[in-house]
Amino acid sequence: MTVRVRFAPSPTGYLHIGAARSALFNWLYAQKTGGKFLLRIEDTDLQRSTDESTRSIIDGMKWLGLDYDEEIVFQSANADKHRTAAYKLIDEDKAYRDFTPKADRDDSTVKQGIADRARAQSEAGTDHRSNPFRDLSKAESDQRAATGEPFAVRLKIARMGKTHFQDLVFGPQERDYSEIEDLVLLRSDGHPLYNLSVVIDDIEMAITHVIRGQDHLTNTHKQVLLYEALGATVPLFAHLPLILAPNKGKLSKRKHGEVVSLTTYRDRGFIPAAFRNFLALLGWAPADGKEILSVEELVQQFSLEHIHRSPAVFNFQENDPRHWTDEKALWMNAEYIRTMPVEALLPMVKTELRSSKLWRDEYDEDDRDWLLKTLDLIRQRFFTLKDFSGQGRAYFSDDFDFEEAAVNKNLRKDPRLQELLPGLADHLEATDPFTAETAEATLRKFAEGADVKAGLLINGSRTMLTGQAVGPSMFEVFEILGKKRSVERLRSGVPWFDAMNALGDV
RNA sequence: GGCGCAUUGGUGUAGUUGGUUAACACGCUGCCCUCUCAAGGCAGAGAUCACGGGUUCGAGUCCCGUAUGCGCUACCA
Repeated sequence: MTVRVRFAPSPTGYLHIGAARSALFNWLYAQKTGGKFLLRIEDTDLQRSTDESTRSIIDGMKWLGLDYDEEIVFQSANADKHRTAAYKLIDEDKAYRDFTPKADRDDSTVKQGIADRARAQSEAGTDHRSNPFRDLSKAESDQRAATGEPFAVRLKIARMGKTHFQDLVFGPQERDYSEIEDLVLLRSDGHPLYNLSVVIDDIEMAITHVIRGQDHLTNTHKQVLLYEALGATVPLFAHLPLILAPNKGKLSKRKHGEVVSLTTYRDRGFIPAAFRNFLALLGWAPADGKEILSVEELVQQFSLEHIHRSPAVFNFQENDPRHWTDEKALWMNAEYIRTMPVEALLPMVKTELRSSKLWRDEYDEDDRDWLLKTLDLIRQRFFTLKDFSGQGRAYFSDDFDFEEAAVNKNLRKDPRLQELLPGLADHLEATDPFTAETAEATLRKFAEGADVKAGLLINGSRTMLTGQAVGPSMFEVFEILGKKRSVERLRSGVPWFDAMNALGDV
């Protein structure tokens, strides 16, 4: 039997990282077992579903490299099938028409309503399954339906017994029928409800393993009952631990904003492979404890048995730009940036430089080698792709900003620099060939002659050439920027020193 | 209210059938390297394994209870 798994998000917002993780795990399992990974958009809630959201889900999966097999299934297209199945269950006496008028429910207070009703029922001693229409005669039910009286369709749960299923993560599960109410299959307006739709679609798509969030764990019993009523084979289930916010509360869009959206990571310069790697470690760990894993390794190591039962905490600090998302995610991204083949990094940097208007077509041709060398040099201390256009701007453009702190620390501190740096420029100009080695020799010799520490000139040069106080080895920077730009930038310091002199006069 | 699930240093995790110093990664601190910052190397701080009982010669590992968190309990998905 070939494994068939699916990712079934509802398109009611952007792709949440929890959902992305579910998609990943399904995909990994399919790859691992040589099975099929299918995508089904659960768009039965017409009010809340949007095309934009569907697009963001597909984009997000594409970004993560989660290719799906076969055509996308849109659940809304199957509504007729769902209805037909429900009516068939009525005929078989496995479901019944409930003519109770529909009660209006307020989304914001449902949970409270449930608790209140449960309490009242418990005090009154009534069974929450008692429904006057459950045992209505078929003739009467048919007749009332024929007159056009609206009804919901409910599954008839047996009075006595228990449901069982084996969860591949949480182990054997059991639930007494008395805990399960006669769930509504079809709304009184004929609209099929979630539990019915998933089960029928999963049967239709011949899903063998249902891998989804733990929030569905207890509802699974209802679905098992439905499979049985429909006479279908019950698939295997694997429920994934939830992903929680730093305060161990629910990770929600409303409370936490864009940090939970997958597209945020794409837009803020994450490497897909790095984020995928990070996501895989949320609720799962390879047997050998190795954490940096290529897709191939991920696929090879993945197993449902190693998924944990306890929820994973996604750690980030709100309102802190430095720690805007999980530190480990950031670290992992940096790790990928600095260790992946620079040729593989190039296209991603290209996209970033393009959007920042720093890209030049020569980078694809004559200057390609220079670009690769430059990326390799500067990537060592970058965390996201954004850094290439941010901190790395001076390598791609003459129009870059000077950091105030760097100017103060490396330039204004020593007035001699306003003579020394142009002097150094003259010597560098006369250096031929101009490489990291020759530039170093020139600088050190010049420092000796001027009786200053090389560090003074090195740090001053760094700020003049890149606007920053930190960066790669200075001599490498000289070579990368080339003689012309190095010399120009060393001589362009006038504004800084003018300002300093003016300050001194006052 | 009921039912279910979870609980190992700040975070992510390892701890196969109970066996002695609770392991790894991120983060943090210090040192080395050094032209800065990283990276890298080395060293270190940080956990009475939620709490309380019990079983046992011995429990993070098994049992019971409590607490906390989360989920479900909808004519939402």
